[in-house]
Amino acid sequence: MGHALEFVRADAVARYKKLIGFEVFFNTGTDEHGMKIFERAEDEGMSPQKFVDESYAKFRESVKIFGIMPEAHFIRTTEERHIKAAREFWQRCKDGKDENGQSYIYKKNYKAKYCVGCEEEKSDSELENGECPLHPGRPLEVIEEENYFFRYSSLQNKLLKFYEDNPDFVVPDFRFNEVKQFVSGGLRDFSISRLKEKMPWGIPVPGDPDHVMYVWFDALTNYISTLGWPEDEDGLFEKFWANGTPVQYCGKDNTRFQAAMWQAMLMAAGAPNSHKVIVDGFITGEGGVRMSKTIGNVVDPKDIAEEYGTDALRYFLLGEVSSFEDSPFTMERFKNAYNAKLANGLGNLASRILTLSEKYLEKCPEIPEKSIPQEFFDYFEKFDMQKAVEFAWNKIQALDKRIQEEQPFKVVKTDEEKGKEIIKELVLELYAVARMLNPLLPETNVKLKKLIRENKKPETPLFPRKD
RNA sequence: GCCGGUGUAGUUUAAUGGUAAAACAGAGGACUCAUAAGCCUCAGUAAAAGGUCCGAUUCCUUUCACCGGCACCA
Repeated sequence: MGHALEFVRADAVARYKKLIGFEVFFNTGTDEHGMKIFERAEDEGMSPQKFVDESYAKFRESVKIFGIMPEAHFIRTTEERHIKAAREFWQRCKDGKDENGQSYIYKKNYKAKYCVGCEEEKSDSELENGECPLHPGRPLEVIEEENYFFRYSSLQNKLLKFYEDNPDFVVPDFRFNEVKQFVSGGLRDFSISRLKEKMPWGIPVPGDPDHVMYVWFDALTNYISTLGWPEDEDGLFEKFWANGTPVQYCGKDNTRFQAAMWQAMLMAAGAPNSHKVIVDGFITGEGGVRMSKTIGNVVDPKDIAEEYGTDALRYFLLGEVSSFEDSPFTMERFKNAYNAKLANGLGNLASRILTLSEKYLEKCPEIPEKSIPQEFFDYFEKFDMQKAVEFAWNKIQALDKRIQEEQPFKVVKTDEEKGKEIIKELVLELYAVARMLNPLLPETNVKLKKLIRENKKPETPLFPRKD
């Protein structure tokens, strides 16, 4: 469900940008390297390549239900063009020099703590009082190996300056504060390679076949490898990254990687920084508890989309889920929102207006060029989908109220001209609502606009009530 | 442990140093164009204790509860 949230949110923003006339390059992808994938492939008894091929196929299939714009791009980190880009990126970081003339990538001895009991390396945060919590009393072995390191430390000031110059770089601001605090606290160089003999499933480090890249270093370059960097034969990188406003969407657990590490990497490689990073909260179960199979509070977005439709899923993720904080998703909440806002709200309003117009108007009235209020767009500029949805639904409510107060269904029987005039206005207002659905509920947007233009009431309800 | 944040109707959230708002859920009513939908009315709220102030939900302190960050797990 978390993935669904990010896809739908990012897609809504992309569609919004398109709607107001921007050219949009919408990218998403799959990170296909790393230890986890290697191990899971092994468990399932297949090659890593076959495993990721199958995962990718499943991923592409699952994405369909989110209503992502058809021209969206998908990059896989196992694609040749990505591997090439990641290696070139590495090379440029290595060639790049900080103010002391030191390369951003260097090799040094790396000491890892190894717990014989667990048979794995332990990070400091996993230890308690310097011991493995699972095997207290057993001393940790220190193993040394040579690794490549990224000179994160020398980019601290540059990053802070960048944040200062771009005060809205991370949305929402409290996430930005976390990042700033983290960077201000000092940056430590970190290892960006793994010994190939230990972790064979990764992109080889340029000029050193014994090492593969740390997955994050590889994965983050997808933002520009998808655009054809570095050759940039089609000029996409130039257009959408260098001269565009690249916006990245991520969950809150990804904040630091997108907003600090990736930005530092771009600086090291001498490439322009991202424009913005938008951080979503998590979707939780009832009461804010994490969704988990053991608790049994997991909801599969696929099931929702199959039963209620893609747009119903999108409605909930955009309108009922907090724009930046954690939010619960339960079937009960979903059904309530569906019936109240989609069936009784939007669907019913469309029915009542279109029934009137089909009956009393000869044809659809002339539709003006533009009819979406600026305020609606403003919410998108702030990436506040929830407010945008609320704005559209306030309009729906106002229209319901207006029908109740002006009673065109009665007026048209006593004063036909006047009644028709009201109905005409209602149809145009409904069209404005339909337009606002463009980035939010794309299927309904198309369906509703078509019905209005054809001056036809829906044959079946747009959103049938579900009890 | 350190740093930051949050605690408002049944639920999700809003505004505000001067009689607390919306949506959904609940109760009642009049209507009928509509998906027994919609509209109107009603009821209901500031974690706890102190302090500053003529006056605090809003500012400060403490307590309690919850959340986030504190890097090589991606």
